[in-house]
Amino acid sequence: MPTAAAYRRLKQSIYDGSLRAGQKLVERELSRRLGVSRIPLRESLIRLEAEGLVRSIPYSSTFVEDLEPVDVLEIYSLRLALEPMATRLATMYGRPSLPGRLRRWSHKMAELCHQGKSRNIDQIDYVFHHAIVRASGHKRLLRAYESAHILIVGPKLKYAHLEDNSPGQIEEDHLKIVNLIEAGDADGAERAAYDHIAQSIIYLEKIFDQHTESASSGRRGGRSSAKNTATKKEHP
Amino acid sequence: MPTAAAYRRLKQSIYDGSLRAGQKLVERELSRRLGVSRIPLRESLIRLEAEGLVRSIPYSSTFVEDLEPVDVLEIYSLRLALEPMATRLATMYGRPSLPGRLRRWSHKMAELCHQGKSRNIDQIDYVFHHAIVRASGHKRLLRAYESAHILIVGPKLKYAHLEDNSPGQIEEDHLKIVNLIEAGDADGAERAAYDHIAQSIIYLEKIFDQHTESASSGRRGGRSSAKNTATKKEHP
DNA sequence: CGCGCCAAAATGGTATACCATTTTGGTTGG
DNA sequence: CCAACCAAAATGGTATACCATTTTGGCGCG
Repeated sequence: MPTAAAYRRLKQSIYDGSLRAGQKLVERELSRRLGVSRIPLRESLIRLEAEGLVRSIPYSSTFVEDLEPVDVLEIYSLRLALEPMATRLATMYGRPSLPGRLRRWSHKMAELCHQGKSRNIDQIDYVFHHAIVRASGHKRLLRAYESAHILIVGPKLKYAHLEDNSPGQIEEDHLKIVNLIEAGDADGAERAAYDHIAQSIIYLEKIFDQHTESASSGRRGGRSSAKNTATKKEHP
Repeated sequence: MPTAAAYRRLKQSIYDGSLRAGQKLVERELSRRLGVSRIPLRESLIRLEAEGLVRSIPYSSTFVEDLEPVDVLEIYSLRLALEPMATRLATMYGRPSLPGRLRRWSHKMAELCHQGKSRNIDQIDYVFHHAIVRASGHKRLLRAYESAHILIVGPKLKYAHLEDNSPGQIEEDHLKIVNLIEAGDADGAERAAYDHIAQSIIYLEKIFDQHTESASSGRRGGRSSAKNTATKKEHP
């Protein structure tokens, strides 16, 4: 079990929630469980810390990063900054096979929705958007996008999906983006990507407000949830 | 010499060019030169790799990342995606003391320019922009901004500064941004930030074109230099 | 002379052992 | 009974030694 494998397993465990948010990660124990020594485990943790998935306190311990609703909104507002440009670049410089692949993922996602398998929807949705960002050919934009850790949002929303009419809307948005990419309409595709993510943010805010007002009222998440959204009135 | 210090020294050495781009980093040698063992050195290198400053090839070696002109343009187009939103957020949620601090940095930069000390201009300019992004309160936006490694561009432009009328323009742009932040004009500040960076990109492209057409003509940097710029026709 | 193969050197990867610091729990004095 | 302090356990940090893989250089065979 080399260091790369340990890193992947840890990352996956954080994504799927088997390493819960806030959990203390003891090096000796983890290394034993993964069958490696402390050195490769530490190197994995350092990499994860650089990516923002864990937080290390010197001579104390490292913990799985705990995401508040405001953090989820931060992640999505970062997408709002990155993905429109990525979509523009993908439209201008992406390979001709891109629209076909994107359509296949859209259909796959629609299938899973109709089968009620909402468990993997997040991941398919991520693959769709990730493919666009990759197709942009912008290495640093891709890096920033991947280090946003969009997939970590899934476990935070187990209580969501209350009104699952959204999959239809998502499917529609995705197809619109694909069509504009295929048509070479960079402006339109960029704007469609922006609108799509902005819509997701509105959806998330609704869920969080709904969830926090029914819970304890004085939590800090209340007003600040709207803070970092940075939703401009309109895009272009 | 703990690991944190080794990390900082390595990072600084890459920024200021004493570790040159493309240079091979041998672990035993570096660890001896820094007075630490290989373990903390390796952990520093891993962190630097996660940040994109070095590239590691398993069982071979790690190298200082080498930036082509197209990479510099990538960095700046990433700024184009991030800083306008950051400026908007800083305008909306930044502390009232922000404009004062920004003005001080602007004046400092103007001083250095008039003294001909163009060596440190990049760093002061970075402090100015970095302060805005920090003031946005958006942790992930700040992280993405810092991992763009803007300061690494400096050593790549030693041959630039051919027409140093730009400092005046930069000063003017900065003051315009500060005034709009102070006035609470989020839209205006966002757009001013966008225009400022877009102007820098045009400036860089001019330098690179000028430099590459005088050198070997068939290099891959030629056309692709305009690729990842993603300069929209206009911003909002 | 050159091509390929093998051995040795160089170099990154990992396990172990030990050090430094923090945390914890109990003991003692007030 | 409480507080302060000290010792011991837990845990992260680092040095050393060794293993795995790659690279290199030279030797021999064609």
